[in-house]
Amino acid sequence: MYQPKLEKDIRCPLEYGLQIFGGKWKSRIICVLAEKGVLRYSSLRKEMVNITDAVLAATLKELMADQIIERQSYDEIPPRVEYHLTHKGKSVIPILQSICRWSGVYHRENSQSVISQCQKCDYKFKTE
Amino acid sequence: MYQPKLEKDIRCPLEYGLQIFGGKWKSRIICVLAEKGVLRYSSLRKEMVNITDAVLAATLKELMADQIIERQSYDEIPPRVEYHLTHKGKSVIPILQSICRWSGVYHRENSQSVISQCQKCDYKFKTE
DNA sequence: CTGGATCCTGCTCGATACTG
DNA sequence: CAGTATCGAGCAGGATCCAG
Repeated sequence: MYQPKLEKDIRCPLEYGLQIFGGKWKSRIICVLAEKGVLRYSSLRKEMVNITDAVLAATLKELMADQIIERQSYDEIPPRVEYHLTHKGKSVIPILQSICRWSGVYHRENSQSVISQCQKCDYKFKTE
Repeated sequence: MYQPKLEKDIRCPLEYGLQIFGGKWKSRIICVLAEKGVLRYSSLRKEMVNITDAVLAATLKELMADQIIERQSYDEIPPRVEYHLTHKGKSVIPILQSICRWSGVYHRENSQSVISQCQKCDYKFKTE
């Protein structure tokens, strides 16, 4: 099974925060849940594009351990599991937005314009 | 030599931003330079605690490529090289501060209180 | 449908030695 | 003093198969 890192070497609150939504998939999951509200496991996997089950399941576990998302399972056949942001999870959205806005100012100066798939990702965040 | 990642898989401005100050050392370097203003290579290494030359030099190169820090070398014997934040580099400080503040609200709820070395790192950021 | 188990790749980071 | 060169470990993340 894919094991998340054990020793964290967190030196200050800043690094605790970066660990919450850093890494390859966490910010994407938070973004999508912020936009869609509630998603099933399979829908989440479809939104992530190219994530594997092992990694998705492990990432979801980390986000649950950090109380960013919540899991709700229904006792049905076929099984149904839904994920949504917690209050704490929603509270990181403004931070992600501010990073977005900061990047929007500077990323055009960057020679390699790798940022193509979404020019402004503010649309991801429903301003509920 | 330590080679930074080649393919970035940046999907949106948010991820561009996270890449700028994510990773193990970048945020620490930005913090220290924000606090101290200008630092020589050796002082920087001392502040980082346990960083090796290979990793420090590579990280500084990345930060220079992203125009977050600037390098100034003086033609002296022994050689002297100093690093300081650019305007763009200083502009990320408010973002790091907001992450700090957000973490301050939540990290106490976390069972393992790994955050010991600095309880509030706002002191790092000179409000010039 | 929602994952777990297992194995594997490749990058991130570290240790050590060396140089202008 | 301020790095570079080289080697290597360990972990984040990936591929594949399988189970309740």
